[in-house]
Amino acid sequence: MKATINDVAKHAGVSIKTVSRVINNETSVRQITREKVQHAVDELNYQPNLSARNLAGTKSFSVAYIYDNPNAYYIIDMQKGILSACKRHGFELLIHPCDAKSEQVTEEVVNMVKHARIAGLILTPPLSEMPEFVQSLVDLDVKVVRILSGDVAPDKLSPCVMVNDRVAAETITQHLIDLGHKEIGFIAGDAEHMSTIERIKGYKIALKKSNILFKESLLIDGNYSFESGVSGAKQLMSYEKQKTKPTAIFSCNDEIAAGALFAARLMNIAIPEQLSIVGFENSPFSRQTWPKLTTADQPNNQIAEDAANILISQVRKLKNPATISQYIPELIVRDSSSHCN
Amino acid sequence: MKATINDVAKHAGVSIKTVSRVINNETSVRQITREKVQHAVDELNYQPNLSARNLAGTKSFSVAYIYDNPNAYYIIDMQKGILSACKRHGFELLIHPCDAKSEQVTEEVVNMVKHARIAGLILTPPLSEMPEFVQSLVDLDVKVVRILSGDVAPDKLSPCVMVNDRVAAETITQHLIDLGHKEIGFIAGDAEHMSTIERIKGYKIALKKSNILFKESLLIDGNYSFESGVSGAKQLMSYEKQKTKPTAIFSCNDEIAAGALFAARLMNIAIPEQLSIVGFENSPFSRQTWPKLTTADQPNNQIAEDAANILISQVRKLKNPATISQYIPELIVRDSSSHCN
DNA sequence: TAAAAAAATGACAGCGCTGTCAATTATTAA
DNA sequence: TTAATAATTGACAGCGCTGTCATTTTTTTA
Repeated sequence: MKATINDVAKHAGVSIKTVSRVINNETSVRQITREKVQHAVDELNYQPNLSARNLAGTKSFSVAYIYDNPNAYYIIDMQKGILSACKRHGFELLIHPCDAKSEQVTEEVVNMVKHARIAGLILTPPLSEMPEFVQSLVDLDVKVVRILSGDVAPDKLSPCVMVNDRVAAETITQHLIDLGHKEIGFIAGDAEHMSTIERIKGYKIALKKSNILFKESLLIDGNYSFESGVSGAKQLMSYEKQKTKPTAIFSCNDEIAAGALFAARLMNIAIPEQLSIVGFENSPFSRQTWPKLTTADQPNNQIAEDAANILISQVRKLKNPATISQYIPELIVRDSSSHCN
Repeated sequence: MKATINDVAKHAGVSIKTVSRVINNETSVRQITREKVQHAVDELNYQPNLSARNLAGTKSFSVAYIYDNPNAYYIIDMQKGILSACKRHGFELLIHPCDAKSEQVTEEVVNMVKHARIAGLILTPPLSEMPEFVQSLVDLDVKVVRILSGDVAPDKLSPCVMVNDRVAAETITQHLIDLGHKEIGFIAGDAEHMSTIERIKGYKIALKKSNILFKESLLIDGNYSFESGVSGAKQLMSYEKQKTKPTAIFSCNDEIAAGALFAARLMNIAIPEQLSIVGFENSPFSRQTWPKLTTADQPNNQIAEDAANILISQVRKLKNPATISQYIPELIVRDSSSHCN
């Protein structure tokens, strides 16, 4: 049968409390004792019972991932990353999909957190970008870690893992500029998303650095969808007097880019010969188009694991608390971008 | 503070054991007592503490969803369905992604099940189609429910929710036949997947029913990927002597269909005027193509909830055990299929 | 060297629930 | 009606762990 703390204690010749101290990384255990216990733990392949811990202690060993995101790939990646951190620290993960636009999200999530005795929460956009929502959760007795777009946390509500979309967008735009493009269109994602805002910022900064005038007409409003890509590209590439057509299009994500690619095909525009199109996110989407998309890679797995580590460090008050980190998505050059002719 | 079983007992004027009986739906509680307790439960908004239950009892209130599937949309749908069943029954869901092709999957999963004190497991393809793997899990003290492709369970290892891909494929093929198509190509998914096998079966049956000769040359091997759709369609539509080109293509899933659509576009074949293309699965993919795909809808959410209900019924030995069910994906006609010219 | 202070360890209660088994109450048979 | 039986309820231990606080051991100080 599975070993309990009693077995370990007996095996190591100490009290169960000492075993408890060791597995909880508490101080005031002599090195030699610690080793003895550790040895017994290994020997018996002991793993603390989560239910017992949650029941007995004031702390909890559960973290929850609350999300609302239409992008299944993103969520799956996040889950995987969080899970690996959880596994390492003996935590369990509860997942909680919800509807960010619903009136009662806050109430619902607050309720669930209260009831499930949860130690910490991980939040991703769009939930992580909703200040009142975050505030309500922080007000409970839970740690929160958010994943956000930008370079510095917008507030002190919680630790954040930042994904610097701005710099990445700058790099991607620079890539197009380096290829000789001067007329670069931009198809935006949902206007209220920080990621959209940041990516537009980066795009503008890159233009400015190369002394290319930003043209309002080249920036198309949209949302994170294939359709948006289709209509955005059509709009950009359609013939109109006194309007310059772009030689490249920066799509706010891969899905939009796929749509743009599709529209280009409809209009008999050769990619990348006549028009370069780049995406963002490096989603599986970007490899399922033809030609394959130049894009920016966000290591979502890593980001999620990082966030979970920070969360758990906080919860367990570890000595070497994982620190607040920042990621800059990396340019991945594939086949949808080339020199401007 | 949160109400405990003691509070409820006091409030109802009974012992905690009686409360326990009521919340566990045990018999031998008088109706009047049951009502008294239920009233107290409602009044105090009492929810049993999962940790305490798991610790004290021999039963567990956790179920796990073990999966390995490249299709993120599918997984997310499944999770959602399972979660709603869990919520209703006061269970918690642990998710466990894994690699079906790894040597140690079985060992790994068995280990995790043993350690986490899990009451039941839900398995989806491809894991649910691996007999030895399933056997190893059934041998443990856990209930298992599988989701499988077909009309009847292939064995007695566990209850199954069947998704009748065969009949659905027949319907979809019939749809093409009804539109006047006689030369219908088929681009297959991974050959070892039951879903592929079943869909091919359905395709063949429909042909036979309409006295259309099945042609080996129209059946293209592939896998569940966009690329497969591209190359499959190219193969089917390329010019070769003494080979008939199809006027319609049945793609084993939407991703393949999207690829086929793309290839058609490359070859300047108008969809659906010159060629009808249908998919399968009704994934978000199918709405992100242009034209939108005719496909077959699997209510994954529902299927998952169903599976979870069956599982929980088993675990809790409920009186009205959810019964084994079968789903037949429904034809959804959109814009990628039309009359044969 | 002994006394005081600090560090390390352990005894034990109790977290909220379920399982066991005994006690009580209701129902039936005699 | 009472005894026997069945149905209902409750007392209490204990699941595996942590928190509290007392005890023991080690280290430091005088």
